[in-house]
Amino acid sequence: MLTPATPSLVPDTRTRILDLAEDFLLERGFNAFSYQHLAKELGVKPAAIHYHFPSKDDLGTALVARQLRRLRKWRDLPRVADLPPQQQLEALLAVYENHLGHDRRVCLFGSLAADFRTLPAPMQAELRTFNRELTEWLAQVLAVGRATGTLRFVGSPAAKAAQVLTTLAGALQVARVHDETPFQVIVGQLRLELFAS
Amino acid sequence: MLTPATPSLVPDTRTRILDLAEDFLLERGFNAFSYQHLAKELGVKPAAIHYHFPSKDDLGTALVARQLRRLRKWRDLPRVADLPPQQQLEALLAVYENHLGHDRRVCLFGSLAADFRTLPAPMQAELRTFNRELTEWLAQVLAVGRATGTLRFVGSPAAKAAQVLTTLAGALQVARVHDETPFQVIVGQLRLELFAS
DNA sequence: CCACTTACTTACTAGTTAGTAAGTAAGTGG
DNA sequence: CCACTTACTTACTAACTAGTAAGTAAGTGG
Repeated sequence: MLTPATPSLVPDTRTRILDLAEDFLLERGFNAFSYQHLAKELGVKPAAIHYHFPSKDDLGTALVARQLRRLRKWRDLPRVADLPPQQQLEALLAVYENHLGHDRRVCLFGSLAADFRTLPAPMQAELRTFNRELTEWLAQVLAVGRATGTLRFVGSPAAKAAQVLTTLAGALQVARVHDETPFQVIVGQLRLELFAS
Repeated sequence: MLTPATPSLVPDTRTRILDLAEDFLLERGFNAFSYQHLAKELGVKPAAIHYHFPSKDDLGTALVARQLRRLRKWRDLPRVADLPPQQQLEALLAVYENHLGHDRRVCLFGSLAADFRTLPAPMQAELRTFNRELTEWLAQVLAVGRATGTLRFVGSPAAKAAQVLTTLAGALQVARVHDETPFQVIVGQLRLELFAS
C-alpha cells in the first residue's frame, strides 16, 4: 500500500488536503480559497486535488462530514461523556477557547453560515445536522446540570442551549474582528450567568 | 443635473449599485458576488460600476461606511434616543427581526466576520468602528435600564452588551442555516432574561 | 510476470474575475 | 456656442477559476 493504515507522522495527501482546506475555510471562508491555493501550498498540482475530491463541492462536503464525525466521537468519549454537567460545559468552552488560541479561528458553523446559500446542498444538510446534534447534546447537559443544582438558567434547556452555542460561535467572530478581549468578556459573562454560585 | 438632489422613486445608479451590492452581501457573502452579477441585474455594463467604485474594495468600504452612517442616524433619532431603555432594547430587537423577515438576511457584521481576513483594511476598520459604536450604545442602554429597574442582568453593562449583540448576530446566522424558529427561540430567551418581571 | 489499481502530472478548455483605456452622448456653466 | 463634466459603453487584457482527458510511474494481487 502507498497509504499505510497505521497513522504516520506524515499524513496521506487526502488528509493533508482536508487539513489545509479546513485551515483556509476557518481562516478565510469557503469562497476565498481555490484548488490552486491548496495545490501550491501542498506542493502538488491542482488536478491531484480533483483526483481526491472531484469538485470543490465534494471537498466542502467531506470537510463538514469529518467535523460531524469528530463531534460524535468527542461527545461519546468517556472523558467527556462521563463528566458531571458543569465540567462537560467547561469542556465545550475549552473547545472554543482552543479555536481562539489557534490564530483566532472561527468555528465551522461561524465560517459557513454567511455563505450558506452559496454552498452545495449536501454541505448544507451536513451543517444542519452538525448544529442540531451539538445543540441537542448541550440541551441535555444543561437539563441535567440544572436538575442537579450545578447549573443555573431560566427557560427551557433547548432554548438556553441554542442561545449559548450561538453566542459562542458569534464570540469567535467578534474576536476575529477585534481581538481576544471581547471573546473573554463574553465567555466570562456566560460563566457568570450559568455556573451556580 | 442628471441626478436630481430631490429623492425620486428611481434612485441614481450609484445608490442602486450600493443597494444591490448590499443585497448580495447579506444574502451570499462578500466573496460570492462579482461586478458582472451586479451589472447584469442592474442592466448596465461592469465598467459602469467601476466608474462609480473603481475597485471592489472601494465598493465594500462604501457599503460598510453607509451602514455606520445609518447606525449613527438611527441611534440619534428622537423616536429612538428619547425612548426608555427597555423600549430602546425592543427597537434594537425589531431591527434584527426585520432582517429575519427580509428573507432571513444576516446582519452586516455576521456576513463579514467569517471573510474578515480577506477584506481590504479600510473595510475592516469601518466594521470595527461599527461594532464598537453599537456595543457602546447598547451598554449605555443596559446601564440605564438596570439603574431604573426595567432591565435585569448580572455583570457589567459592557460585557452584557457584547454578549447580547453577539447572540443577535449569531441568531440570524442560525436562522439562515435552519429556519426562523431558532431565532425566535433565542430572542425569546434573551427577553426572558433581560426584561424585569 | 502481467493485468490492474492508485496516485498522481501534463496539458488543456471554457468561463469568470477585476480592472483599464478609449470613445461617446447628454447635459452644464460661462 | 464651446469647453468641460458626468455617466456611461465598447473593447480589451492578464490572471484566475473549476474541471477534464490523457499519460505515467509505482506498487498490488493472482
